[in-house]
Amino acid sequence: MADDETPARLKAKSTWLISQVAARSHGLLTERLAAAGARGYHYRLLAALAEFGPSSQASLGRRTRMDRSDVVAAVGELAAEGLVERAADPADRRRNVVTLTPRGTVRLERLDQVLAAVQDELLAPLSGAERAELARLLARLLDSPGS
Amino acid sequence: MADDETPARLKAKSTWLISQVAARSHGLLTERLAAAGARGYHYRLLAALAEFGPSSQASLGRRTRMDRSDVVAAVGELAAEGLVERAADPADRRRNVVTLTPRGTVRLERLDQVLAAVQDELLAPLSGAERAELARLLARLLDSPGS
DNA sequence: CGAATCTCAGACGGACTGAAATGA
DNA sequence: CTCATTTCAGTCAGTCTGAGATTC
Repeated sequence: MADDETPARLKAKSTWLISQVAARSHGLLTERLAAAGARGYHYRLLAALAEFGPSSQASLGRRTRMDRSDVVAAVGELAAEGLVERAADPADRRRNVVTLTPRGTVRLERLDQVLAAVQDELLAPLSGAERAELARLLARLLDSPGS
Repeated sequence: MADDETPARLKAKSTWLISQVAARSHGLLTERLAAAGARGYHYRLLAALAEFGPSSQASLGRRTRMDRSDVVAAVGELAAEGLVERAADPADRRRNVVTLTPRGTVRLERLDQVLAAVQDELLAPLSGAERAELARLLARLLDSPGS
C-alpha cells in the first residue's frame, strides 16, 4: 500500500530530522552498550572521571548533564563492578568523592571502541569531510545561549 | 567552581552532539506547542491528514512513526476538539477513517507558524546556507538502510 | 541562618507489548 | 485459517521532583 511515506511538512523540519536521527542514534548506542554490559550513563561518568580526576557526585552530574538522583544510582552500579570507588571526602563531609579504579580505566578504553564503532555505523552514509561539517554545525547550535 | 565543562570524549562524539541538540529541540517544541494548546503528536497527525487525505489510524501511525496505541489516544484528543472526525469505513469495517475538518485545517495553519518559529529559534546560530547543509546531512543519515 | 550535597521514594510522560474483538 | 485493524490495559526505561538528613 506504500502508506509509510513521511509527510512533506515533517520532512522539511529540522526538528523532525533531528528527532529521527536522535532516535536512531540512541537506539544504536543503547543496543551496543548493552551488548558490552554497560549503559550510556556509565560511559558518561567514566569519561568525566578519566578527564577531570576524582570528583563529587554533584560535579559529575553537572559535567555529564545527569540528574542528581541518576548519578547516585549509576555510581552505585559502577562501584558494584569495582570500576569506581566511592569514599567520604575528609575535607568536606557532605561530599562523596568518586575515583576511577584501574579496572574502570580498562573498561573505559573498551567502551571507547564500542562508541567509535557506533559513530561509524551511524555516520556511514557521510564522507569524512561531511562528518566533520555535521559535527561542527551541531556544536554551533549547542554554543548558543539557552542550552 | 566551573565544574560544568563537558568531557572532551563526549564533545567529540556525534551521538552526544545529536542527543544534546535533540533534547533542546524537543524541549523547545513541546514548550511552544503547549503554549498553543497542542502536542507534537497532534501536529504530526494533522500534517499527514492534510497531505494524504482521509486515512485509517494504522496508516497514520506508519506515516508519522507513531505507535498504534498512541494514534488512538491522539486522534481521540483531536476529535474532542473537533479538529478531525473519526468514522467507520463502510468499505472495510475494521477501519476507522479519520478526516480533517475545516477547523482542523485552520489549526494546522496556526501550528505551522509555531513550528516555523521553533525552527528559527533552534537554528538561530546558523546562516541560511548552513541550515540547508545541516538538513541535507541529517536527511542523508535517514535515507540509509536500517532507519 | 542560607546553601550545597547525598539519598531515597515516587511521579511523570513517551514509547512500547499483549491480548481481545472485529472483520477482510 | 490467516492477517490487518482498533482498542485497552499494562509495562518499561529515562528523566525529574520532593523531602529529609547532613554538613559547610
